[in-house]
Formats: sequence, structure tokens, C-alpha cells
Amino acid sequence: MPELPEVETVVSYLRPHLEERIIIGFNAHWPRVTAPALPEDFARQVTDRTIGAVQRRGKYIILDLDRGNIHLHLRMTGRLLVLSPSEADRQSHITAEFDLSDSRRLVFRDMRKFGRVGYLDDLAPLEARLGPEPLSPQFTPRVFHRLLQGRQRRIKPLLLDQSFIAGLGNIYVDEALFLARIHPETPASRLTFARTKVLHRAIQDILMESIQHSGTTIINFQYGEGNTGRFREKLRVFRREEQPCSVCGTPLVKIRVAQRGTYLCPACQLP
DNA sequence: CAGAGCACCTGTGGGC
DNA sequence: TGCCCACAGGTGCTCT
Repeated sequence: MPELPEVETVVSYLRPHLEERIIIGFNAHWPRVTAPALPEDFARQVTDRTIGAVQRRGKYIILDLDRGNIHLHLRMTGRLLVLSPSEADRQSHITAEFDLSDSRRLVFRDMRKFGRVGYLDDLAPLEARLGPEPLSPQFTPRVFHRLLQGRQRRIKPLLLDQSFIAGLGNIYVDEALFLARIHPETPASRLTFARTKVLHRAIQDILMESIQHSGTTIINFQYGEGNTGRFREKLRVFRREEQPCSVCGTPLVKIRVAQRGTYLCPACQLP
């Protein structure tokens, strides 16, 4: 479900509810939610810890603790809610709950049960598996171009690879490639510096615009008390096959790239 | 290194 | 109405 803008939206919602609270208990309703750790081990590591900053890194939500960090990943259908116990008890598909010192609960709901939570003393192992943040000042067109050089992969699967760049998913890759007029199967190393600059700009624009609209709700994404992202109506290609291209009017097409549904304008987007 | 296939899960929508 | 299949915002593993 969530990509960078949706995770950022969730973090903004969670922050005022979690900062300065103490975790007084943890309960896994679905034991694998803490995989590969066991729920009892995770519970021991986080119980009685105070939550400091609430942050995002790629698609991970990071809760800084007075010692160590909790990382949460929503995968496809995960949601995080801060509720009173009576409200929490009414939720379906709960995979885990944290009891907080203000007698509220952080509830992890996840229909498909792909979402995970874990504890790390040090974020280095997580950091090692993630590429740069696309909205960070260090991510410049020149850095991006250097990263692309020598990569024989097609640009779409490469942009989906979290160790190459962190936070992009199926929606925003398709949208950014459309804005940049780049065919998703273009070999990465073929992109000139000029086209790389355009793509860099497209990625940043699409992410910032979506964050402003609290992300995109296709099916499941919600934050807080059932709010949905408003960016869906701004999507130019994603899930719009057969509709006219907003630039040239050619019907948009859906193809499959690296096993993922991929939407593009066959006239505008060039290899 | 690149890519395909499959696994992990549940729900929804389309076709018959 | 009911059944079966494909598909879904993600990621990680194995095998070629």
C-alpha cells in the first residue's frame, strides 16, 4: 500500500500521539508480525522504553526510543492507529498492539499480514539496505546520474529497488517516468545527464505534491480516523489504461514490467 | 549482476 | 448466486 508520501502522512499523524509516551506493554495478535524475532523477545526489548522522535526512512516508520529503535513497515495493507482501548477492541485485522502510558494503544491493523515490526539497538543494518532519500539535499541530479551509470537494469525495476533509492513504489515510479517521458524499460545506463535531471525533478515534484495531498488512496490507504489520501485524482497514468494521455491524447496502456502492472503513454514515453 | 518465479496473506472484482 | 482466476500500493528468497 504505502509508498513514501503515504508513510510520511502516517508519520505526521502518529507523531503528536506517540512522542514522550512510554510503552508499557506489547501484544502480538499475529505472531509473525515481529518476524524474524519472536514476539516475547521484541516485547522485552521495547517494554518500559520512552518514545522520542517519530521519523520516516524510506518506507519504514522509525520510533526512536531512549535506548534503541522500533521500525515498522506497512507493506501492502498495514495501518497504524492510536486509539482508546475500547476503540481498539472494535478494530478488525489487528496484528499487534502497543499499550502506551497515556492509556491509549498504538494499533497495527493489517488485512494481508505482510507488515512487520522490529527492534534494533542501532539502525546501521537497516541503513545499509537502503539507498538515498529522494527528497534529501544530498540526492542531487549529479549523484543520481552517477548511481545510474553502469546499471544494466531497466529503469523501473531499478527505481523500485529500495537499496538503489528508498521510498518509491509502483504508483510514483510510473507517475515520475511519465512526467519525465521515459519508457519504464529503458536501460538505466542509457539515460543521459539531461534526461536524468528531468527524471530527478519529476521524482521530487511527484513526491512533494503527493505529500501535500496526504498521499494516494487506491483501495486501502487510510490514516488517523479513516482519512484518505487525496492524490488519486492527480494521478496521470497509474490505473488509467485506455484513458487518453493528458499530454497527447493517445490511449494509455498497461504492460507488465518485472511482474508489476505498469502504466504508460506509448507515444510520450521513449526508450 | 539481472530477471523470472514464487512465497507470504486476504479481499475484491470480472467472467462464465 | 456461486465458483475460479487474476490481481493488488511490497519485499525477500531461490534458481537460471
